[in-house]
Amino acid sequence: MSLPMPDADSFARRLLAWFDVHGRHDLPWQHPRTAYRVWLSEVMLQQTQVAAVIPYFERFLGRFPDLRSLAAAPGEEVMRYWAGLGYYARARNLHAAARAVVERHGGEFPSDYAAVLALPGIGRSTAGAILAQAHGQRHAILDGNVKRVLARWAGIAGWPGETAVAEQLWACSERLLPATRLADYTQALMDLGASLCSARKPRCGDCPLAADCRAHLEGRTAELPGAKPKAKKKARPQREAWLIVASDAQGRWLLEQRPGAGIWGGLWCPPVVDLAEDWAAALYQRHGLRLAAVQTDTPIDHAFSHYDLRLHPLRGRLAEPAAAEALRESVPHAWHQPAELSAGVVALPAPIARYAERQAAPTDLLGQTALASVRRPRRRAAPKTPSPAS
DNA sequence: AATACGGGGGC
DNA sequence: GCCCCAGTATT
Repeated sequence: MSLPMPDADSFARRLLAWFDVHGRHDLPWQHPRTAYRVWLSEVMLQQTQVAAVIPYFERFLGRFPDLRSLAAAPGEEVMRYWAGLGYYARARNLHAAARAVVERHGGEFPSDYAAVLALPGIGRSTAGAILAQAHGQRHAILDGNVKRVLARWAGIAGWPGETAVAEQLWACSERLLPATRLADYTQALMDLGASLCSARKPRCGDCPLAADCRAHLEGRTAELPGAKPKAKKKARPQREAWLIVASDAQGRWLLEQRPGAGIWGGLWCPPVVDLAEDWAAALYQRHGLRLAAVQTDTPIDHAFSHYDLRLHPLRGRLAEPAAAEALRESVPHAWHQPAELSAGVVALPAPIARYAERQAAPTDLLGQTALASVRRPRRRAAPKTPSPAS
């Protein structure tokens, strides 16, 4: 640190003056700015953009208006209101934390930093953001937007994923904290990163910090913050599986609840069986069921961050009525109409919900679903459907 | 220190 | 297609 840190007080003053005029003052979690609402917004906003969060936030809050109602709700229902947002561990942690707050703090969201940090799903940045915004406490944050703003303004090079770089950024974030207006300051920093100080084309001409921003002064906004080092061209693995859509006499689908950890943890989904396996044997082993009149559908392609999944839907009727005693209970299961699924009766992975909606909806002459809300999945060229014969 | 975890949106 | 996005937990 050879260069002196420019005046921190001036940094906050300029940022707040900009925020008063150009910042966001109308976000749903700002009115009222209670700890519960801020907490919920911060968790939803982890790795998820504001525009995607807002409708989920409103819906969630409509069903769980306060912390106690969330703690009292069954986990199943919490997952339903989260389905489609992704990163489902966030919802499980949120629910567990609500129950922990009831147990440890009598239902009142704690205002002590260590107590907040101890709750599941809340890390260093989220704890600071909640307490700063809900109570005006003086804590630093460091989310993706703030990393960008500070790396540029202070000229901190290197990829923020590296510990040493992250520590510099945290130190910078703490050093710049003002003495007052912490709630607005925190929001202002995030707003600046989300608007003017964007990743691609920052609008430095309008930025209140440009006068002493090192990246701007040195023409390095494109290089800061540093990018993640190029991974060794590891082609994303492609996985394929059967999606067994078994219908009973009423047209209801068999659903399994997926294990808590891993992909789509805790969500409901028709049985998924690896393409290399014998799907009929797997279905019988798991549920004691056999299918007749099996037909395939266009594959469903879904991209995860670390692999691509292609699901081959296999639709069939139960070969005989499902005798209650024949249904194995080893795997949690349920029966639902496709129309119920698209109506959000259970928590489904987003691509499965779209598939159910297509199956339930009337189709027009082009064979496309008539519902405008349905988005067609991204599709690789000419997907091949293997033979379901086994 | 590295990896897992989802889905939407920009370009 | 590819990359990014208001991170945390786990290994």
